[in-house]
Amino acid sequence: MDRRHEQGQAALAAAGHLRRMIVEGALRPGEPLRETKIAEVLGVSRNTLREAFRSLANDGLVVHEMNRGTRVNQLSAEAIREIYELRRFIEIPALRDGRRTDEVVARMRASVAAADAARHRGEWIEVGTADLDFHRAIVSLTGNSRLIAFHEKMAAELRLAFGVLDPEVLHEPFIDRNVQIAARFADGEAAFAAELLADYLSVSENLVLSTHLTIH
Amino acid sequence: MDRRHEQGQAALAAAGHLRRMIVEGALRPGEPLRETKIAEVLGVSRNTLREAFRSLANDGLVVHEMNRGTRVNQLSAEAIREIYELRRFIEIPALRDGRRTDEVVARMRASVAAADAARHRGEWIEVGTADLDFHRAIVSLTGNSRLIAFHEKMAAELRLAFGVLDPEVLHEPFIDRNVQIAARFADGEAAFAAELLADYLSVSENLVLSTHLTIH
DNA sequence: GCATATTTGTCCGTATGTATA
DNA sequence: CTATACATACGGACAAATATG
Repeated sequence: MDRRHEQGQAALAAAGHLRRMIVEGALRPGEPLRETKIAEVLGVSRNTLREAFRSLANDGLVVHEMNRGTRVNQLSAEAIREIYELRRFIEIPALRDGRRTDEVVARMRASVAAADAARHRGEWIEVGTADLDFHRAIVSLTGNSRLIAFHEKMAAELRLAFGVLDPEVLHEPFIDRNVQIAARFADGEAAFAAELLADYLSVSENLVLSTHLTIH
Repeated sequence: MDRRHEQGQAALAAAGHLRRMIVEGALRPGEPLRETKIAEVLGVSRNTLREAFRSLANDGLVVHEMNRGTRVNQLSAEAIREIYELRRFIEIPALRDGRRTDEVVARMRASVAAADAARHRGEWIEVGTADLDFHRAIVSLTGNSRLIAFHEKMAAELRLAFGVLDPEVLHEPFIDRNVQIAARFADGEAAFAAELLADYLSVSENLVLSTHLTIH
């Protein structure tokens, strides 16, 4: 049996594989991605791999330079500041002014529960995933699919910075903050929840930036 | 003569060519883009054309469905509402709170002058381009490159809806509005300029939506 | 500054899966 | 159901740009 097409989309599978390797830190920021080598490892042709690269470049996980190839994106301190500025700009009004629904409240609770469970297992990558899902739930309050996609792309980009930092130090302090935010929002105290969220983002930005600066 | 490599970047050139045809209405929303045929017309291989399609899909100008190919994107009324909601969310605070610089003021004046000149020549596509450039200048006040790129992508997407409408009716009324907004902002009356901008966006949205609905 | 090796950019031919008349 | 058109994917080839010694 020919399994090449059983997933239906070789480029998508390759992109997913690379995405996971980047998020987990197996491929480090700045590392060049050689087409021939990676195509061989993933078992796809160079043409297919180049399509996967396009998809990842679209998400900001890799950057492509003409005639110089593709490499894992490396966030500058300025880029990190930009992303947090936009997270504030998007998430705080979304939480403060968004229409509360049972569906979103349930999704928030599920995310914080998943983060807490992953903490006890010591799986910090999973904690990070659950954390981002919590904040995606906040943005989903806007109901604007383009804004949701934009925020999701930035969140994925931010994980590039997380990848080189100590995941426990980075994520552990924020689980309880998310619990508080979710509880306040569920109780109808959206304005107070938004203030807690503003605190979260400030502290998180300073932590990521300070650690980022000491490394580079 | 072999013209295949003389431009250095066939995929980029092909994407630019298709982008222009879509914006000018030569390719209409919903129209399927056959790989073999278009590759032949543009004089590039199918591999190269597929890379160009990825780039256009990234910008929201075309949509790709698995095993069903690529077609020119067709904006729904809901999509148009989403885009205007985000234009308000982004442009109004940018104009109201942005730091005024001579550079941006000059860029605004250049844009409205270009729009006015194109009006007298009857070149409405050019008017549309100048109009969008004016609003890009507003967003550039934020200094956030990611926000600027996001806004630009939405503006390009919006031109899909413009393409099937009467360009004179669509653009003519807004040239003078931009003149007023630019003048107020240059005079330091940012808050008033922002109110005029809010008016602009409301009227524009209603015009595009009403014409869109009567057509579809 | 030059010659060489590596890598990317692009094209072609072909086989196979998928959708549709 | 079959036939046809089309998209998906592979592998090989060569040109052009870049990196290396």
